[in-house]
Amino acid sequence: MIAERGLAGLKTRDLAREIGCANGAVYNLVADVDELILRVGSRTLLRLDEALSAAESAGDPSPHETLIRIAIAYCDFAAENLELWRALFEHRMEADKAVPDWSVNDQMQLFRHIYHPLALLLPKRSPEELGITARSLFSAVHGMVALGLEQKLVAVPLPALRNEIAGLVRAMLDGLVARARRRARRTAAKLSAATD
Amino acid sequence: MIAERGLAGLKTRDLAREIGCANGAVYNLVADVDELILRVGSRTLLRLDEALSAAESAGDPSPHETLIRIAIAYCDFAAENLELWRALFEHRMEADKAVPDWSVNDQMQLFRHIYHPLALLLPKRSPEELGITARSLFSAVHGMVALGLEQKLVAVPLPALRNEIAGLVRAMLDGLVARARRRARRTAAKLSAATD
DNA sequence: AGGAATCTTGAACATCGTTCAATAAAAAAA
DNA sequence: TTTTTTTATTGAACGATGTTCAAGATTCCT
Repeated sequence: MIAERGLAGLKTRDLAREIGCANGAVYNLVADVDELILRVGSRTLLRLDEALSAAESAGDPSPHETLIRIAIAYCDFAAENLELWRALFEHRMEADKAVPDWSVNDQMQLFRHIYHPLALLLPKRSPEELGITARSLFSAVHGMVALGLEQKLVAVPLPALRNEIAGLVRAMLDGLVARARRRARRTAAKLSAATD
Repeated sequence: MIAERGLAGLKTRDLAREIGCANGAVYNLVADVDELILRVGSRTLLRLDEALSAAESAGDPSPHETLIRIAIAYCDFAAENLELWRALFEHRMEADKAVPDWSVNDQMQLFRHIYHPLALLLPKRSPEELGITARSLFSAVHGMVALGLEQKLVAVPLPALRNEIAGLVRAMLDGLVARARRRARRTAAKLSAATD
């Protein structure tokens, strides 16, 4: 139902009718609609994980190209599973209720797809720095996809969006390695000056 | 009320009590809650525009530094006006109802802050390309801010987030100009080869 | 078969946004 | 000033929706 009508189109009574039970019986399977949504989100994240894994291993194994493939795969998955993907981010818990651990873990797993190639690309960075950069990179691509698929504003054709993402990810990676190289050169120069 | 309790905490009855009228009277001022939210969004966008304008003109006028300042200003505005800023993006109209023109225009205005410095940085690009790249750049920064301020996952301290944004924006811009330079050199080489 | 545990049901509750006939207030006309 | 017309305000009521719960049906174990 989320896939067809979006998060706002998910009604417990419709759901009960569709699965053939009384509306109250839904609460035997699930404590909340919150839990229901998180469980659907868990499935979505699993499929997303598979899509990203496939993109990670297929094609040119250079970290550059791998990361670009992953970004494009993320975009494609979002486009093909629009409502389910939106449900991952649109849903907000009530202020006092906490997101359960299993759901948080699901979300964390995503970054590892970015972490590995990024570690190859920036070998001097510490795991903590890499983790933060991976998150930033993911967030940036996510933002492009999110606003790009928002048909309301300006309808961007999907191929154009893919190009834009590839271009900007390439630019980000280029910039990151260039900066890393400059930093390495600078410390090397300092070292040689110190040994003079 | 949105600023204090978020979009979900906006109830027409509470609102009516706060402004001192019957709950039905709200609909003399506004057709919908949708319209109410969009009108609040309009004010938020105006203040955001002012904040970005201030960042644009203050400090080092180089396009690089200007764009970084704008990105940081966007991050700061979001952090200081968290709920109002979220309301800009969390709100979704019902499927059939269209966003009114005045609201769409409000949103469009934002990109011009990025467009101008970007045009200085990439003088060879056409206005259309620049428009698309400006939108992508905005989306990327927006994504970083959006996921960075999502306290639920990993609490990133604000200064760290600002650093991350500055770093990645710098990397993106570095990458973009490097790519532009390479392209220029390539066509120049082709030209000289052709004239040989 | 009989009893205990569990599941299912659908009515009921609370909370929303929204509407609307009745009423009050204000403005215009006499 | 008085009457009429227009406008604004009220608060009860409607329809959706998530959630609960006592009563009844079903299943399971001994």
